[in-house]
Amino acid sequence: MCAHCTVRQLSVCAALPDEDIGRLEAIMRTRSIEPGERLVEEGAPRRHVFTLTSGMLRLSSDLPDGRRQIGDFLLPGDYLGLADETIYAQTAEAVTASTLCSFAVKDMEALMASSPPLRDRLYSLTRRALQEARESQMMLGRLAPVEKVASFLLLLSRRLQRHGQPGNPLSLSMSRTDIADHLGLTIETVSRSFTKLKMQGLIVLPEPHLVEIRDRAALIAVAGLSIEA
Amino acid sequence: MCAHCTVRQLSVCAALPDEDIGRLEAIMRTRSIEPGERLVEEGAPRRHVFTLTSGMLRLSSDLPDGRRQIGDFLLPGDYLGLADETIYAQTAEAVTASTLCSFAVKDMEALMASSPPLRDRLYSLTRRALQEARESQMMLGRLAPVEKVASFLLLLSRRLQRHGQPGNPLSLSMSRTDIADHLGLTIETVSRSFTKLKMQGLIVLPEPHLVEIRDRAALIAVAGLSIEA
DNA sequence: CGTTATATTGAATGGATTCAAGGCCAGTGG
DNA sequence: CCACTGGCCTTGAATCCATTCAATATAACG
Repeated sequence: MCAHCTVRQLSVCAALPDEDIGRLEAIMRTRSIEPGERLVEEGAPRRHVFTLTSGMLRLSSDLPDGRRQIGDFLLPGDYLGLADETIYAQTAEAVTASTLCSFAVKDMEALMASSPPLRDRLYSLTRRALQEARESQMMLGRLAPVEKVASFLLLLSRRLQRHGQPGNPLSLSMSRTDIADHLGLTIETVSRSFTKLKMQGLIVLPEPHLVEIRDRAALIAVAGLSIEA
Repeated sequence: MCAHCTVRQLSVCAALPDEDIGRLEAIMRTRSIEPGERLVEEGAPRRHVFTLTSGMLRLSSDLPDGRRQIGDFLLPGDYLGLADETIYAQTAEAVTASTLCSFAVKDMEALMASSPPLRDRLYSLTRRALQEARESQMMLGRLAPVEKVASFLLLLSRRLQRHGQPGNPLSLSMSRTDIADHLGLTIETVSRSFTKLKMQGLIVLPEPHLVEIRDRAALIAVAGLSIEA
């Protein structure tokens, strides 16, 4: 039931008033996928778009020789299919067990055509995604490894918080390999960067997948990027 | 006169039928800027959006310590202001002498509200920009220097062609510094990469700012990225 | 508890960067 | 017309640091 959806306010669906939400439900299917499972594949025809309701996805592109770039991680409330036209530009896989709302592209387009707020919302989300991609370009192109990792932690912390999850002891659901493929590093360098930040007392790693930010100001200073609260 | 505009078919303006083009002209101002001149500044309130009609712009972000990332180069017909909301997310400067059509954001939004094709066109351009940014993430994060330069040449060649400029002996209007700041390299590494490609006979550099692609297939192979014609 | 996957740490290698010098071209002034 | 200057690009040599290769440690999971 969309009316009680926990991520409604974060997702595209917030654009629809209560009285119209039934129209969304009418064209919606729910789906759940297991960790590592592939939801859509780069190059395949774009037949469905999705809203993530729980879990985490990764959007990635592959090179023929196996190198991989993870463009973004999706959190609950995020929309999958913003950048794609007739085919999916990136592969989407589950980082953790995830649930989604699935929509046939045809249906969604029809709904968009009849609901300006929905359309505007999608446009706005696309702009936001573009801004974040530009930020990512800076990270990838001009930051040193420790700076990348510090920035990554801060940005993820902020996003988690906005998506209603704890932002400070933050859970890193993805593997070191995923982080490396997102930041353009090797897993060893990622690991060493974590260690450096640990040694400086900026973070604590009680477990490999749990990070506590101890000195946010100093972490921001290391990150280089301008990252506010 | 928009009716005779050379880039109309490439730009947002193509969305407007002849009978409505007058409405665009009514809110438009033309402007020209010199090489190196700054058009909009990162962080400044977004009051105008633009269509580039001739020349070339670079969109960049700066780090406090002076490091710079060029997110994109704009060619004639490209729109400036796609990603920005209330403030400009990137600085825009002229690479070469350029001319633009300038629109007050207020006016453009009003026009968008009354012209669905225009709105859709801007949405579509934003999606395209997002796709290109994702491609750029792969370049920055996972390609080796020579691969980056090869990809850059191929992608620029393709874009120039689409924008009605010669795609094969292609003119590199931007400096080596700009290329370096776009690819996340130093100017020396960019220069050495050109030399490598030259030595392998894939390109010829009659002048530093003119590149002839001699063996496109081999260049594509070096690039790694999947780039078609 | 044992097994496998994942993460960390160590040592070496290699390649981009840094630092420095030289070349090239356009513009300027003698 | 030619020397001089400054900006930009290229090349060379040395350095540094991320990567690679390898081993160990820790976590995850049956």
